[in-house]
Amino acid sequence: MDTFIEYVLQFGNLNKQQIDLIKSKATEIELHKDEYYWEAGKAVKQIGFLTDGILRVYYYNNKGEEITRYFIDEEHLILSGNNVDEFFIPSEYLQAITDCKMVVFSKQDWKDISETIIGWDSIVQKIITRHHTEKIKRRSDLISQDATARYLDFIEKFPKLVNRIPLSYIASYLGITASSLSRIRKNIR
Amino acid sequence: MDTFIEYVLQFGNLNKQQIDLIKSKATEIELHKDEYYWEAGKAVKQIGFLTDGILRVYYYNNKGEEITRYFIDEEHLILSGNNVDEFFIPSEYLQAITDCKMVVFSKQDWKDISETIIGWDSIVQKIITRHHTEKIKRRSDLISQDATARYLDFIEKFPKLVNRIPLSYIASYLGITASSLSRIRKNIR
DNA sequence: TAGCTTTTTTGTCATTTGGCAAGTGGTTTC
DNA sequence: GAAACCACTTGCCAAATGACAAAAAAGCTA
Repeated sequence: MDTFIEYVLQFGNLNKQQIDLIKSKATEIELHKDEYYWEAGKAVKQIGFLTDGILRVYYYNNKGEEITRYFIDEEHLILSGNNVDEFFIPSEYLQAITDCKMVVFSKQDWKDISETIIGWDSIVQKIITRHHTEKIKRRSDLISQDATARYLDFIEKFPKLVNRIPLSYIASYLGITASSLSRIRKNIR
Repeated sequence: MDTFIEYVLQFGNLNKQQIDLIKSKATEIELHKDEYYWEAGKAVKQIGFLTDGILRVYYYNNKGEEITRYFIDEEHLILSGNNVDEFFIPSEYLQAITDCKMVVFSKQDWKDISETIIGWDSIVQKIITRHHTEKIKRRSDLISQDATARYLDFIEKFPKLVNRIPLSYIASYLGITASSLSRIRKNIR
């Protein structure tokens, strides 16, 4: 819980009363490995903040292959569409790769917070933009490199994640086959 | 100008008075081919909306190669960082690929609009989110495919752009060399 | 622990892509 | 109009990656 508050405070100020309001609305939940936080086609009912663990977002491309679009690591806010969209139906899967801990808010509570705390929306907007910018950067930084460089780039950017994510997920994120990645790992050693 | 208003109206409602305010603050400018709208390291002073033409965003990777991160086509709002950031200094170049027409606002005018029109910020947020989501989608859709499929994907998504963008820019966007793309084009014919 | 399942590694070979250099065609410049 | 320039194309070969299959390793369950 405190992790979430600290995180938010990086993006804007909140007074004690406001912090208490947020805390009063928050629920801490656990998500076990392989469980889903979102599933394609099913309405999303919560806003969540990941405090522990790793999630991955994946989808199926036109060849039916499962592609990891990105990983979500600790200290990351998970919003549906543009902030709170009443009827947001994802087209992707958001699955726990490890056991996870999250702080979640119902959409209604999130709305209450937004209506009560002046400046809340602008804080959230900053967070969203930060996340998006990072994802786009990471993605396009990968494209100009060969597979080995992409992998090195990945372990540099996610040093804590490499050993906690199955090889096949990393491979699909990097756009190579699992066997290629296995060979790349061998060559690096 | 009207293009901009119409575009914004897709994301939220505005009354006549509010539309007039926006129009009164807007300036129409032209950007010639190869001119820059942003340059890495130089402060950005305007918010712009592209009504005609194509821009590209590029940067230099750690090998000093020029990499096109993405293209911006007509009907696209160009914001600095998270909406209006007073001191935003880009790390990338934003260059006109063709002659362009834009509607621009000074940061101060943009702020005035934001403070006067209730709901403006939320409209802008929706637009930002839409743009970001598209970019992330496009990028990760590319990564799981071979070069030919990436190019076919590109011409499917940007049918209007293919013939207006130099081959070498498209190649760097797709993460392949210019000669490879040239060969791919030959094979497709 | 044995047996089963899943993930990762490895081998072999085909295909794709890159690197480099030369060639082509079009445009600009003086 | 010749020279210089630029973007694109092409040829040749090397290197990287994929496809497929089998083996090895790791994880899970009874």
